[in-house]
Amino acid sequence: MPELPEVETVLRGLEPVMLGCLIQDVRVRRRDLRVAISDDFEKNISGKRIVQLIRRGKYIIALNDQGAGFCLHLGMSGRIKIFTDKKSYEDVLHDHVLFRMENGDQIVFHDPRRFGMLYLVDANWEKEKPFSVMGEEPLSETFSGLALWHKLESKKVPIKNALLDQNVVAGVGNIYACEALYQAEIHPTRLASSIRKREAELLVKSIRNVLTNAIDAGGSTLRDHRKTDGSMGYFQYGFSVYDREGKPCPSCDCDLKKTGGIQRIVQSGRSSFFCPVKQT
DNA sequence: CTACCATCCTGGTTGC
DNA sequence: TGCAACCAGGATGGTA
Repeated sequence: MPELPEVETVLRGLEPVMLGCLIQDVRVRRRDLRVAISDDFEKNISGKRIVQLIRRGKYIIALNDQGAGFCLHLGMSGRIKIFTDKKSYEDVLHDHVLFRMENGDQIVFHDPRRFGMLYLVDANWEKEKPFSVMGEEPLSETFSGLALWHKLESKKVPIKNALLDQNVVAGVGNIYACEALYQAEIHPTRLASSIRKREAELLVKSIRNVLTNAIDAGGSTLRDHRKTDGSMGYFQYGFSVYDREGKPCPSCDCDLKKTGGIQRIVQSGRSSFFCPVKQT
């Protein structure tokens, strides 16, 4: 589920209850996530203070003053729930990991599909996979059209697939790849290597724009994504193409009966949505 | 090295 | 209404 804006939303919700706070104890109720939670996870995390919370792509990294800590990925259906009041935490199906903080706050990792990941990292984490090979942060200053163009230059895959590749650019998933391509007016089946420099520039602007707007909206809630307080994001109401097959393109005034509106195709098993008139 | 595919898992929606 | 098939925001490891 969660792409960069959803993960960023979760990170921001996590900050007030985790940053600078001491983890008193951790309870793991199910270890068999996408990658099994190691047996020494609880021991390594408990009694330590989190002094740094970082988002990198779709990952959240929580570090202590030694620069080590743990890494969280929400997979497709992962959520973080926070209980700050005194009322007792309610045991819900798929609540796999519970962090109890020094002040009594509870932080819960909930993940029905168990595609999520939670694992220990050492101070060298940035130099190890997946971070060592991950593409740039799309919202960083250094992410430029030229940089993206160089990444795409040698890729013999459709541009849509290239954008989903975390080693090309970090954090973009299916929704925002579709939306960014729409804004940049690039057809999803175009070969990545065929993207020209000025198109790459436009694509960078579009990616930044759509991600920023989505973060401002608290992400997109299709099914699972929730902010840490349980409320929904609302960027799904701002989609131009995603999940809008047969609906009119928001910006072209052509006849819906002639164009058929937004089209859906499948690329590498994933739906792509696009406007056949605007995107070429 | 690159690209494609199946797979991990549950739950909600769709169609018969 | 009931049930089966299909679909979903992601990452990875194997294979070609």
